[in-house]
Amino acid sequence: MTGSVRRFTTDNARVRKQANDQSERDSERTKHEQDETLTCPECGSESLVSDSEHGETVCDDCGLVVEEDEIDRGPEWRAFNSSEKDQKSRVGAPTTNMMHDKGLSTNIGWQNKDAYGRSLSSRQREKMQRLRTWNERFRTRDSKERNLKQALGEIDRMASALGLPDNVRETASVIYRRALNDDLLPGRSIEGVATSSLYAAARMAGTPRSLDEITNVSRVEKDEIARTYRYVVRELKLEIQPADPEQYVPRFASDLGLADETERRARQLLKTAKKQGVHSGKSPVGLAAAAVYAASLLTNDKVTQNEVSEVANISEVTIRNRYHELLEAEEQIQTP
DNA sequence: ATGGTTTTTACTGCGTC
DNA sequence: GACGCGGTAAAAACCAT
Repeated sequence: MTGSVRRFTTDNARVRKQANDQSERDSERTKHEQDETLTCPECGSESLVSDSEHGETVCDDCGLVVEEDEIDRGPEWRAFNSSEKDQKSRVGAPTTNMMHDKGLSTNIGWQNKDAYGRSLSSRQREKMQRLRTWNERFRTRDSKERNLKQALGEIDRMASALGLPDNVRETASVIYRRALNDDLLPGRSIEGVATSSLYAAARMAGTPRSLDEITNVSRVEKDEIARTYRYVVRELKLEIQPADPEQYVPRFASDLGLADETERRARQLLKTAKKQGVHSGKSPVGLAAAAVYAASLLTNDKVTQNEVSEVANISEVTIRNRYHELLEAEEQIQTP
């Protein structure tokens, strides 16, 4: 309601201004937009006038041009009579960011009155009721849009915090959209689903982040993320293989400032471990961490268990247990 | 809910710098 | 004495059923 009031006032203002334009266009000097009068630095008179047609600010008394090349914010079209002005005018209510749609959607008043305040006939009343219903339906679609926008913002934020590349964000957005379209949202938080989408996307892209890392940058609890993640994966039938420990290796290695050689060695350890089937059931992160540690020993590129446990978010005990297994597997393959 | 497996927590002892 | 490391037992977390 307030929107429509504002629309009229702005419209009228614009129309008045155009009327000014028109009447004074014929007389050589145009003089409009009186609202912007300042003091002239040359003659001191208060008659600086911005001339939007020529893009200048000019002193009306002495003729000093104060500013040039400003932007003409007036209409780019010309009208020759008032009905044409109405036709060509494209201005509406000012937009505001406070409303999700910037105030551009339509409201239908709740009162059963017409524009003159008279009550409507019962047929008209029914019609309006139907219109309200439909309008509301469209608006709920709008609400999905808004929802989406917020979620995408959230995904973007978390992705940058985790240093995930654009294609992962892209995938995450797609997953989220699908979740939204399949009505997976009701009963779950936007953030939860957004986080889960990102988690899934990261894993699908082969640059997995552990649930803990994800939790750190999300506003949602770990449990909820895990729950929502499982749900989304199941409902959307996403095919996500268990994370490959090798995928964590480069990140850990670079966080620890290890040489390429060490990184390669860690990979190799994991490969042989895989062949031996030592890895099943164990946490991939733990395995990766252990491999990095073991490799650092083998290549004399020493890091402590503590350091590895820090960057991998895994306990030292787990590293110890795993890296023994890794080394055993390595031995067995050398002496069959 | 339960039971089996894995991970974590907390603590201890040993060796080295 | 602090630190790195290894080991252990019990608690907690996780997962499939």
